[in-house]
Amino acid sequence: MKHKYLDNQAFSQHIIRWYRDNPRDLPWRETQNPYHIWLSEIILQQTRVAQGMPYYYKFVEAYPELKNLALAPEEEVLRLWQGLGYYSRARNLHFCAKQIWFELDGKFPESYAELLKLKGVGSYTASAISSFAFGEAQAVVDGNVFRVLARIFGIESDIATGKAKKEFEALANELIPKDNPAEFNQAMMDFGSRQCVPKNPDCENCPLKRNCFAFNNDLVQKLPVKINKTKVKERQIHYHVLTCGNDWVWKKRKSGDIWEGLFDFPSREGADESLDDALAQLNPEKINSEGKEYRHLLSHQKLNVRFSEWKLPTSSYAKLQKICEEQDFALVAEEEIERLAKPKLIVNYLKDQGI
DNA sequence: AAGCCGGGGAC
DNA sequence: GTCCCAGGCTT
Repeated sequence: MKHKYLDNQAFSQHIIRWYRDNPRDLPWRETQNPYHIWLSEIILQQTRVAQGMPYYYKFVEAYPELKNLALAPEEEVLRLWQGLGYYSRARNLHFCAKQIWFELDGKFPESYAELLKLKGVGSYTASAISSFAFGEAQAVVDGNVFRVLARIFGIESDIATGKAKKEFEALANELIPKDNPAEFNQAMMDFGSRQCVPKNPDCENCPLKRNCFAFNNDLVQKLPVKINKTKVKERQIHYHVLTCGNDWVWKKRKSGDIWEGLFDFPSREGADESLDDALAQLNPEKINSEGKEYRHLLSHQKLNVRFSEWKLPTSSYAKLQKICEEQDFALVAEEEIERLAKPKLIVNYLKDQGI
C-alpha cells in the first residue's frame, strides 16, 4: 500500500525515533526468556498494563520457570489469576505449560507458526513472542496498532471485521523493518498507548502530525472505524449461602457460562425451585430472608445478585453431605476458602462478611 | 461473521 | 452512562 505522505521506511524511522525518547518502562522488556514473555502477553490480552502488572510479578515469583507452572495444580493457577478476568487465559496457560513440559520436552516453540498452535495464542501473541524472544519479523496488530495505522494512513475499514484485520496485518508487515522487528513492535504499541490515544490525543505535539492522514483531514475522532454492538444482558442470580458449623457449601462453575472453573455458591436463576426443595430438608435457619442485594457490572452483563444466608444445624450435617454429593457441591472449611478461585463478585461479598 | 468471555480506568 | 484495554475461541 502506498501512502501520499509517508513511505514505509520513513514511517518506521519516525516511530522508532519517537519510541527511543518515550519508552514505557516495562519489566517484561528486560528479558528474552520466551516463557516470561509469553506469560506477560497472555496476561495483557484485553488488559491494561497497569492492571496486569501485579499479576505478572505474582506469576513470575510463584512460577519462575515453565516447569514450575507445568507442575502446579490448576486450582492454584486459577487462584493466582483471581480478579483479572477472562479466566480461560489461565486455564489455557496451564494447559500449554503442561503440554510444553511433558510433550515438547520442555522446549518452548520458537517460530510464529509453532507458537500459533498453542491454545490461547493467536496472531497477535504469536507475533509478539516470536519478535521479542526470537527476533522474527512478524508485526503485532493489537488495539494500539489498529488505531495508529488507521489514523496515519487514513484507513476507514471497520476494524471489527476479519477482512480489516488481514488488511492491517498486511500493512504492518510491510512497514516492519526486518532488521529491527522487536523495537518496531514495541514502538507501535507505546506510540498508540501514550501519544495516539483513543480520545483527545495531543496531536499538536505529535511528531507525525504532518504525515498523519487523520490529522490533516480532521478525522482523528472518526478513526479507527469500529462498529460496536456490545449487547449488555441483564441477569438475576439468587445465591444460597449455606454454612454448617465451620463448613461452607460451594459450587464449582461448569463450562458454557461465565467464570468456568471458579467457585461460587449454589444458585438459581429464574423459577427453578429444585434447590429450595433440597434445602427445606435440612431444617435451615434463615439468617436473612430477603437476602443482600449486589449489583455487579461486567462488560457484557449486568448482574443483579441476591445472597440469602442460611445456617444449618450440625445435626443435619450427614444429610448435607449426601446432598452435596448428589448436587456436586463442595464442603469447604472456612479457613480453606481463601484457596478457592472466586469471581470478583464473590470476593467482594466475602469481604463485606469479614472473611 | 457474530457471540462470548471479566474487570477496571478514562471520560 | 460509553468506550477501550499489548485478543482469542466457539458457534
